[in-house]
Amino acid sequence: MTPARNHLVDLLPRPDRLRLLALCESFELVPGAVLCEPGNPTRHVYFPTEGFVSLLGLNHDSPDLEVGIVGREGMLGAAVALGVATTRLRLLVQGAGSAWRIGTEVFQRELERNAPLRGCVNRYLYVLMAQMTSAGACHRFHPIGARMARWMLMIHDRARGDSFQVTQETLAYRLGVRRVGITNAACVLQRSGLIEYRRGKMTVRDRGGLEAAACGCYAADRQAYAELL
Amino acid sequence: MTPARNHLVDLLPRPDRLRLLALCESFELVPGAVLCEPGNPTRHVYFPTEGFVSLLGLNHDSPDLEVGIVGREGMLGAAVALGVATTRLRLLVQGAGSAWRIGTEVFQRELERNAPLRGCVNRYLYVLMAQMTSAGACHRFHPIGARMARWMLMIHDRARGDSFQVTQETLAYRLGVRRVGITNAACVLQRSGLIEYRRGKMTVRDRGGLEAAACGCYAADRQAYAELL
DNA sequence: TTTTTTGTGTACGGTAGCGCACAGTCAAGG
DNA sequence: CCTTGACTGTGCGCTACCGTACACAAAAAA
Repeated sequence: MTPARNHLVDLLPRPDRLRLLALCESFELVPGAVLCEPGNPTRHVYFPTEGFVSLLGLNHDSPDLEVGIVGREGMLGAAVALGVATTRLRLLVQGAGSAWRIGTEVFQRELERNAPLRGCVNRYLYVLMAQMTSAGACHRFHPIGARMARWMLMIHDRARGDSFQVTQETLAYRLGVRRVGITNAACVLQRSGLIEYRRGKMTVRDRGGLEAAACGCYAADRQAYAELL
Repeated sequence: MTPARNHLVDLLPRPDRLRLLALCESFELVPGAVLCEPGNPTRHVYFPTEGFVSLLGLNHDSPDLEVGIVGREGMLGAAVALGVATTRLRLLVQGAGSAWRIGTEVFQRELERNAPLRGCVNRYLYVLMAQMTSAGACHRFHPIGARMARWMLMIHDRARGDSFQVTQETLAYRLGVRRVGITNAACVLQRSGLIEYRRGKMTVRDRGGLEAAACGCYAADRQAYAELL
């Protein structure tokens, strides 16, 4: 079997990578688990190797909104990397899997010492910022269908197969729209044969078609990541 | 007269501050000037001491959108600080003033050496990320009036007096709405005595009232900044 | 002065998404 | 097997905002 890998960690030169991993412990990502609640001190930094985690921006002023998704291509703990002890996001495990995790202080010390790690993390932070930028415009301007397609693709990239567990309810919550809005969009996508779904299980049927249906943000995000990492 | 100051720079211990400033040159911020165009290499990092600059996210897919405003409380060059040579934002000078500027390579070298600077910049980056997060939800959910009030306050904080030059047209462009939408919102704000405007000149009349009219994002941003810097 | 440009107000139909309410349908557990 | 709860589909009126178009007023230029 392939060992559990995280793309970010894999970018490090071998000795640096080994040193980092020696400081990590393995951690299971259980769907529904909350790794971090806004305002609370952050105890660990995570490098997912499988599964994925939603970054949820909470606002008393407005419905919550997913501002990012992190899987094996990234890390959880941007704030820590910037020397901030708390975060404003809720980290909600969404797809089962596992991660390497490391205590915040240990990580910060290692970050000081390990220049390649610093470079890697910094570039990733930048990608994250770029994604948040485009996500802003996306939520503002793009129709639900395109955003849903984008979301499906992002999950598909990070999930193991073509299917994953999601109800329309939770998806609506992520995108900050009514459940009914998702129902409609999903109907359209299904009728076009791009996806298939049934009571909480969604399946990607035609990835190319989905990419065409999604807004440009998806391609833009991919490109940003590819350019920098 | 008070010397030109940048809050971020002011946070540095005296020797570090002096060393940084010795590497900077003074630069005039002329409204309408573009400090950086997406895709082009970034030549300088700027620390505004007066005036303000819009960060514009450009999308082929959707109208452009202002993702941030930077004045004397911050810096321009997040990408550089993260070791990335290009940015995805257009930096458009909007309020006249001046800034310290420093070449990217020089800045990066100094960043390596100057630990307090690194801490400062990192915390600022985090504040910026927090702002972008909340701005996303803001653009998505909040009505034009509240967003306009927020915008006025942000400018007010960074401008010299209570008045500044903005046409409804440019403001509409920043907020990603129709000009007519701004006209309506502005009428309401003016009728309530919160602002006054006339052919490209807007004046804040009742700051408290504006704060009440603005969405929570404004207060949240202020708080994030206050907590960290 | 007159003309042109720039900025602002108003009007009108169109629509995507909202809140709400309710009806059907599958799945699991008693 | 039937009940219960979770999930999905549909309908309806409503609102905020959009695109477009045009009229007016102030300022700047001729």
